[in-house]
Amino acid sequence: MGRSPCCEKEHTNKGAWTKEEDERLIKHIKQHGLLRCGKSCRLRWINYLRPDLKRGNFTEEEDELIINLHSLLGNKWSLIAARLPGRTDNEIKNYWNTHVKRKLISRGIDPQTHRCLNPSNKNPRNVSMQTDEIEPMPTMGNDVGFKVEDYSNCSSVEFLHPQINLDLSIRPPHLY
DNA sequence: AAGCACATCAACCGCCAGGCG
DNA sequence: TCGCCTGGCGGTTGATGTGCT
Repeated sequence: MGRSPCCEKEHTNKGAWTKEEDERLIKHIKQHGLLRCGKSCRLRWINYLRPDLKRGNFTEEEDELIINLHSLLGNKWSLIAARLPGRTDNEIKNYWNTHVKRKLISRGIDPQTHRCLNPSNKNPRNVSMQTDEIEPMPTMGNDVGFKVEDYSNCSSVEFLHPQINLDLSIRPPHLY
């Protein structure tokens, strides 16, 4: 798993901490006190305190986007979150587990494979195929350079949002 | 009103990989 | 080159909220 840089944002410093920055941090902790490890602070900031977070209910568009991205990427929540501005991987993961899974099952789609659950209930819209023709979902070795239609005649991707942008190349969120 | 079951979601855990001395 | 440290990630847990009986 590659580690993306944490300090690419404008107005943030990279590299070694300066003496002044150290002093400011020490002063802040002394002044306000915080019995939390850095990891916990980071999580709290990313998932809850960040000013650019959307909060609130997911829209129908976000819903479908999550489903489509999950069908392509699997449980790569951070990659999915990168395509949804203002949403965190944790938020999406929770939303998936509590809402989307059930939604897909009610549509007759397996939430893990995005294939039809019931062999006799072919594609809910119009695809017909034998179940023994269904190949397992390939593992995502990379994030670019594959075509959705290669995978299945019965996945949720193409019949839900055929117009969706499937360009999964990596770039900073603000460039999307 | 009380007790229970289920749903939701923030936070924790453990693993992996990159950075750095 | 090596080993430690820490950020990033996905999976899981547990506290809290909500609805039902």
